[in-house]
Amino acid sequence: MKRIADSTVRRLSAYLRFLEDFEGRGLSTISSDELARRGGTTSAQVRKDLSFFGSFGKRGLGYSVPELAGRLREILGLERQWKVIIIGAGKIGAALVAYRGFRQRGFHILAAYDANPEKVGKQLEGIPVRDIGQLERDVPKDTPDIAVVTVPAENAQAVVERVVAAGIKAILNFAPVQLQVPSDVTVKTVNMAMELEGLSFALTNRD
Amino acid sequence: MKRIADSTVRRLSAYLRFLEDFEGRGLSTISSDELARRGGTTSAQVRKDLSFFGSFGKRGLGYSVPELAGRLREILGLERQWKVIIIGAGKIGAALVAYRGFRQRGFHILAAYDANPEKVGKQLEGIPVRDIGQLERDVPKDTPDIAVVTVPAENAQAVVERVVAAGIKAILNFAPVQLQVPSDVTVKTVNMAMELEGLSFALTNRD
DNA sequence: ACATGTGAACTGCTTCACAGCG
DNA sequence: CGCTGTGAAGCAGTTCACATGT
Repeated sequence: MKRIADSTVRRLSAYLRFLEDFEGRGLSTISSDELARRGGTTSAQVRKDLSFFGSFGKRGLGYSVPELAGRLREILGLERQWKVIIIGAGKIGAALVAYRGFRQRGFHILAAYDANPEKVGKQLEGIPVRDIGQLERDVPKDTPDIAVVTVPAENAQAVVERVVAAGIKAILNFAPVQLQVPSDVTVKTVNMAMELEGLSFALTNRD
Repeated sequence: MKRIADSTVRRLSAYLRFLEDFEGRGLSTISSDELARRGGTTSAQVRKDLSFFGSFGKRGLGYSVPELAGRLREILGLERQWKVIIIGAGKIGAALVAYRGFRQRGFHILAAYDANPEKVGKQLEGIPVRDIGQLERDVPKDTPDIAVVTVPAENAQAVVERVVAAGIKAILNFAPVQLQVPSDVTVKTVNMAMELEGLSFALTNRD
């Protein structure tokens, strides 16, 4: 398949959210123009994004809301359940475990891992907190698909190397560092410090 | 000033982090090539990024680590303190208040706001939690520069409208929605659901 | 008549390659 | 000689505009 730009995938995500909203309100069709307005983009962009995957609309009419939503779920791989583990049971890890958005979209959290013996053996919103030492033993058994890394910056690279060695191919990283991984592993980084500095730059350099 | 791409600003942020690391280890000069390797980019990219703001290097030698770090702090607007308020004292808000990265970089959290009377009047890591009703009264007095929005998706747009009406020009949004704001307001959105769906897409469509 | 699907034009970011200078 | 700084070339993503199908 042709390589799809990151920005395209992000927009597909957004379109799906809007469609689910429309679906909830019982609307049955939608035009590229309405989707565009809602997503802060253009109708041509919406049509181009969708055209990479097929022709889902009816000319002169628009798109069937439930059909397009289904196709997007399929494209994004959201028809199946993904198994997730969280590495680091600190404040951010705890907030993520409680976050409803995960489960809603088919991301099932199996367990959290931490090095702190105070936390190990306890639960976080019904999710067990296990010793990080168990990681290598558990991964082949549980076969998680995605690891969410919420450990301090200085431990992040080491933890990621263990996660990768255990065979996990997708990582969501909350540590403010540039992670080195093999090319068959996908990393997405959420870096709050960087976003804040972007705001600082915008405030400083606005005319 | 010439318009600077978002991707450029993000890289400047990253360079600064690396420089601070080098500074801590007592190194005094660095080449664009080393910065590039560390940041997963190319030396030409590093030089081009910096060239938008001036000529900070010495030909044949490289860049002075402390000098370049200083220039980057200046460019990014990190020489001054920014005042931050957090809207929403839920799990994510609480995690952010505890996050050391904020204070380290000169972002000073003034207060958190919430609608829940159970939380109002309490403290979060020494930060007062105030009633959201006070927002309009407090902003002119405290003059916060940045609002961090961690309220549920369904309340986010309404809250942001109040924040904008109160005169705040920079917003860091954690709600998984597309916010509508006037063009003189900068919004950065951190959308975990979208990043996860990006991973789902990558896992589904890898060859 | 209306809205999609898409090649072509365009815009802007990245990479190249080399002149310039310490 | 080495590394920066920068026009020029290359490339990728966005926008345009219209043929196409209902």
